Amino acid sequence: MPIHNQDIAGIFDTVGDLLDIKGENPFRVRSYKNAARAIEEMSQNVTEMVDKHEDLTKQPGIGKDLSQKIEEIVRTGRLEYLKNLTKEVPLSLLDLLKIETLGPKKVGKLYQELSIRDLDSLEKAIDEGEVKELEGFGEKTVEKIKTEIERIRSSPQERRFLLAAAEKIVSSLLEELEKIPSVDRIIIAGSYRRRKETVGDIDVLVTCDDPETVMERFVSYEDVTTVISHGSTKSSVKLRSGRESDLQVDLRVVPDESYGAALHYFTGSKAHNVAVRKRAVSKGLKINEYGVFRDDEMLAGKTEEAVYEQVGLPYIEPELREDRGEIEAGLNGNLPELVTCEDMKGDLQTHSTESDGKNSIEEMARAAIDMGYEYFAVTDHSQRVSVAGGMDEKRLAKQIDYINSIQEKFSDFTILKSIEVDILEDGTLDLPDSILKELDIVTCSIHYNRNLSYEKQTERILRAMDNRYFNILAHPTGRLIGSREPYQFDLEKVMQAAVEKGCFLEINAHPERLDLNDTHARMAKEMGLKLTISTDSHSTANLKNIRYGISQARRGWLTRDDVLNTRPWSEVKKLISR
DNA sequence: GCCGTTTTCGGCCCGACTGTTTTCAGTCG
Repeated sequence: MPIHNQDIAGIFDTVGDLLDIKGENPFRVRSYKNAARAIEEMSQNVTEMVDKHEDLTKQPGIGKDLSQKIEEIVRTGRLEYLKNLTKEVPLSLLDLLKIETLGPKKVGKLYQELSIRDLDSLEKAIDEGEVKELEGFGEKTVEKIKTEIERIRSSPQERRFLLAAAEKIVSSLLEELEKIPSVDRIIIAGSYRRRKETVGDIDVLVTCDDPETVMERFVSYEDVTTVISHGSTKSSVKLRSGRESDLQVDLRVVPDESYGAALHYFTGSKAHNVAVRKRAVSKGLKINEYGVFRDDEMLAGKTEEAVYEQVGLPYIEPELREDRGEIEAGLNGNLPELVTCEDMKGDLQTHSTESDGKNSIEEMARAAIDMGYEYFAVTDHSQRVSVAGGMDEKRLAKQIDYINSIQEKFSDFTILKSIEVDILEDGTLDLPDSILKELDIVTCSIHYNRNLSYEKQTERILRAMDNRYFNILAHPTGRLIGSREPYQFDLEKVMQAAVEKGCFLEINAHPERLDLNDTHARMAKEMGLKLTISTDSHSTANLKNIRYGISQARRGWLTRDDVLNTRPWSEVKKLISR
């Protein structure tokens, strides 16, 4: 198995944390952290770059030392430097960093002074009264640590929230805040606004000339379970989510003249902000959440556009703000004009009552028309997916006749005869060519035999794509966010084959799938592969999920041209013909 | 450890809140 970018990133992240605990130069720590993030978000596979002897130091944040360490990890699967480091600073200390209120300095102190190296020894030291004797550790800190140990033991892994889930949880809180008369503007910033597939917390920005009232109402809201902090312009709470862990919400109030600067600041990402502020510094300017300043003079702040303008940049869409090259693209005038929901002309994966959908084909068609579409594809399951009532050849033939019979009820709207046909273990398709050739478009996907080896799974998909009726690979990696890992295969090879054979891959817009993800989408774009964005709807309401797919496409830098189903059916038809 | 439109050395983004101390370090985002 090749070394993945995440493996390298994980090692550098760990080194950064350990150096931090050790009390090393904080900028050195930051170098490891920055490199970890950069590698994790790169669309190219680092292992392959090493194999091809590409110069890694060309990557921002990677210098001579780190590029050598990367090569060592790729070659040996490990890093000698990390191994030696753990002799001085044990790995188990990383568990202590998960305790809110404990950072690297305090963890370092616990280790140095009391030889505490994990949750158990920390708890013991607290019980024996040793911790509160340490300088910087008072009664409140010790109490906080105790409740944090409880929390971590009861739910060991930090759960992030699906974008769609967070949206629901926070909506009633926003309604409550909107009722306050002095509140002017209210918007969610942070990773939510950048449309990341999951969010760790919610950042709410409010403009208002009466911050105290807003803060008071915020911390006393009925669903608040914990008040983490409560200041005059900034407060944080935990909000009941109906799940094992609560959702943290940070609220920030700024005056209206700072709206743009604050929105930019709290939208992030952190890396993007750092890059923008660096540019400001080089121009003798300072950017903070209140505005852009030269000495004490405020030059901009009311809008984000004005903030960017001060540092010589055009407006950058929130989905691009990850420091993945958007600053350079902005400077060179190469920012992509991102695909929008309005660009979409049709949905290419939907289900009806014929298999496991909740609405009839006609109901789905009416809903698709309401979405402003010109066409949609009926892609019920094939026979292999028996639990979902998958169709055999005979039933599919009947469905084709049925769709032909109702088509005339619709003017200027096309119901595409299609299917989501299973890719069997040997790479053949679940229905014969004789029926597939009767369809307008064929979507293929994997539901079974998910555990094949990397090589076999890759081979299976490539073989399926050899079938001339194969048009689209649906939910290509098979992952479910937070609950099911992708199956193992060579995605880049599959994408390359798709380009050569004239196939397409899907961005499945279901909030739990988002498959392909943003990084994959960017990779496809760079390879010249066009993608489809479809909802996999099992009801009329699901069609609206298209926006989640669009968000990920935008995060992957896709334009209207990069997406197949932004085109009218006549053009799609030409492009898919093999 | 990285980086360079003043630089190959000397910088490295910025501010609010908390708790522990009485002016600030640590944490967090």
